[in-house]
Amino acid sequence: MRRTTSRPPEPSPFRSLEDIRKRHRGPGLSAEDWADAALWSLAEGVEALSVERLSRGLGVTKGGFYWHFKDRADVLQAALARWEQLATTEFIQRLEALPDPRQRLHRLLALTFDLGPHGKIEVAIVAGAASDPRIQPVLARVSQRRLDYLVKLYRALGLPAREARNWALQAYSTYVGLLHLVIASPKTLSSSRARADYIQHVARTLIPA
Amino acid sequence: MRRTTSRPPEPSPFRSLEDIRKRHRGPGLSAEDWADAALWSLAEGVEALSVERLSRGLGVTKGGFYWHFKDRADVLQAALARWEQLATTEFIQRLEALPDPRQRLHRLLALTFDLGPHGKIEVAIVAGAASDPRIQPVLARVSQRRLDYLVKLYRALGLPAREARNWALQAYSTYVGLLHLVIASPKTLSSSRARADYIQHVARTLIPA
DNA sequence: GTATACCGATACGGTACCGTATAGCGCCGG
DNA sequence: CCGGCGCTATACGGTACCGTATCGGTATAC
Repeated sequence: MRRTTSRPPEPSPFRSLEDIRKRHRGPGLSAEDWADAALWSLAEGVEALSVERLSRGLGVTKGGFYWHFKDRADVLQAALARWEQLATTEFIQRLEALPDPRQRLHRLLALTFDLGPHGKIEVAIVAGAASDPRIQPVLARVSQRRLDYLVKLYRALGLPAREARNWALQAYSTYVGLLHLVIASPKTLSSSRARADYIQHVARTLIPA
Repeated sequence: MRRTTSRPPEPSPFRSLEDIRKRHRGPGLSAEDWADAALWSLAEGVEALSVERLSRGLGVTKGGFYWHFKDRADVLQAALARWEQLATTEFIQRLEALPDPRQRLHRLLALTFDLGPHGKIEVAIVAGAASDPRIQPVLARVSQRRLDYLVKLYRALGLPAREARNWALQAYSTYVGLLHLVIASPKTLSSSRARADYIQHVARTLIPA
């Protein structure tokens, strides 16, 4: 372990394990490589993030791991930090690309359905927070930032503070609940017809005036 | 392991560990005692359900465990079956105690907030289902039965099938999302004033006509 | 071309589980 | 009062982790 850092400028979000392994056939693995792999691993549950499992997934032994990280908790923190970034700033930036607040709410629902690993990671983190107190503050910050953003969004629609807060809570709950539902019972909304129908319904009820 | 069964008629749902331990100072532990304890343990995550941890929690060694159950998977199945019962039949029965469909929707929201261990267990199971394929079908059945019930409920309000389905999906998503939120960021809705306000808001938007 | 930074392989002792085996105890029926 | 039934204690071998240590190789950097 030696805590120097970072080779090149900035890699893309959610590099696949294949990409990381390929890069391996050049130099070696960087701290970010390990952290990204750890983020993937989180989709299988927080407990599933183990040093040796991670190493096997990357096709190496754990030898190099402890060069970059102090211990398992260290890489978990790094992965959570990465997730926090993706789940707040990038989440919001994607929505901000759209000009109209109403369009943004639509987009928010749409993002729920094309969940890549993001949904599983989120569920795993929520569950992990229940048993690991070090995860809780990260999750609390993420929820708070998302809610704050939604409140701002509803205020942009012209709602007073109290109302905006309630709508934001409901919109966020709907988002998270849908996330769950897609995981819990995927075939419930498997038909694209039913999905489109449902999205339309939610959009209608979730946008006040 | 010997798979005989059950001593008395029917214990109450969610006996505490203390109750189970007390009973222990009489005969010994029954299969239901173990399964109930396992259900509690699920709140700490599916991975946290281990035979030896369970035994320690009950103040005995694991000796007796394998008298009742084949292996860890066996008791997990039993605990999940118990949860399935609580999460569907009993969940619905509690709501059915109320005469008016509108009151039932109110009650559904109220039940979300006074979550005992139920919320944590649910989140743990959803997360577990993502990594353990044996959990998935149980969870899918539970979601489906709840949704079916909600559809029935909305139809009782006079809605046509398609609409009822959409409202049911949304109501359920809101319920689950709120469950998450209470766990993820407890202080967000800690004030009873904010909670009442929010419940009222949801009730208003979630009941169509 | 040699030092040093960067990283991987291997081996070790330790912990927490798993599932099995077997022996011990209290209690209740005969 | 005693034999088995119901359950527990103890002990064992095996697996999967953890974190540490050490040694190896390779790629720059000088």
